Amino acid sequence: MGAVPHTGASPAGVGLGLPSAEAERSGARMRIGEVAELTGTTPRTIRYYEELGLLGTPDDRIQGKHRSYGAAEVERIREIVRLRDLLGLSLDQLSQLLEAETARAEIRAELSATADGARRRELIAQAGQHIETQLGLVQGRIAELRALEATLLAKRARVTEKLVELGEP
Amino acid sequence: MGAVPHTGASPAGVGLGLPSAEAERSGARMRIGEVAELTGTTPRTIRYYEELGLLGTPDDRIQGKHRSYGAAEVERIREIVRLRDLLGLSLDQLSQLLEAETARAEIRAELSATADGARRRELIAQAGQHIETQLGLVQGRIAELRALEATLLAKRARVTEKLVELGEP
DNA sequence: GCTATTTTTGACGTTCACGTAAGAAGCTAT
DNA sequence: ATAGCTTCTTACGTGAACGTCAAAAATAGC
Repeated sequence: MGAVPHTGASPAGVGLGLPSAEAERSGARMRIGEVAELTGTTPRTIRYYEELGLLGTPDDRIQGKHRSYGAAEVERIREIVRLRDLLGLSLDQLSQLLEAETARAEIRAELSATADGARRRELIAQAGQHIETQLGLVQGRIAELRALEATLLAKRARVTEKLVELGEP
Repeated sequence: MGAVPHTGASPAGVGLGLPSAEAERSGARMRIGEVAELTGTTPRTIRYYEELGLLGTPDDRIQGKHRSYGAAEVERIREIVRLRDLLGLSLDQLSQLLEAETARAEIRAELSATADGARRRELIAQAGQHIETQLGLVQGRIAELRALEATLLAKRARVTEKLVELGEP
């Protein structure tokens, strides 16, 4: 599940202001199809994630009836996909994990609003806690894979040894 | 999917010759329930894997009508589970990967039968190739996770920095 | 030999993570 | 305003990976 066969390579519509790639770094709002392309997913997947609460309900839609996304959401979806693919987390587990991140978004809002130093510290510390959790998962998985790697290296060494015993060709 | 709720913690039947754990290292043949426990799976799963061809068809059943397993099969199942959980491979991909391993089993048989040096070399080299493939997968995944780890470490550093700016509590 | 477990073989059910199809509605460029 | 695309909602479909249930057969221990 890494190279999903998209419905179309790129939108047939010519004349869109931005080439789909630069739309991201400019502060522009994007539509779902574009975001799907940028994240290697499909519109259906994005709507599904929203339905599961992985993406905050798009109040962003005040602007119209269509969903609209910014760079932050794209980054969020990329994170979801990475965790899904690399750690094999279920979307349920992901929503648990990202609860903290969701809170973090709200935290950012509160951060720029408050000047209370103690409160700022508290909020940032929470963000750190969230990162720590993810780090733990990732590093744990790396450790497991390293162990597997070690057994494979040992196997390979035994094979090589046997080959030497039999003499090089 | 790591801690599967088993139907029962341990068999109610008392008086089994071996405590389920030592049955493995002795050359004893085991039954499906026992193997399931040893591998953290269920009988259903094992039968399913057999159905998919992940485990060689149990000709081992010559002995009776019930399936019977030895230490080698237990190891094989453990490998399947590891690859499934750590790499998130589908059972379909796994059967591809393990084709080589399956061949390896036959190779072992042929190995102990032939004395032809050249042939031996060839067979062992094939085994090495198989191990190499798995190593590639594992190391690739490790690299991806390391990249993710790096970004998380960077995030953490930024958070820590901010905390310092705000002064230690 | 009898009884209590366990296994076997179907076959249907289930959950997850989307895919797909359909009709209506919304944008966009001309 | 209109054509041509994209998106919306709703709803049913799907494949993977098992779970579950039932009836019959096999095994184990006494």
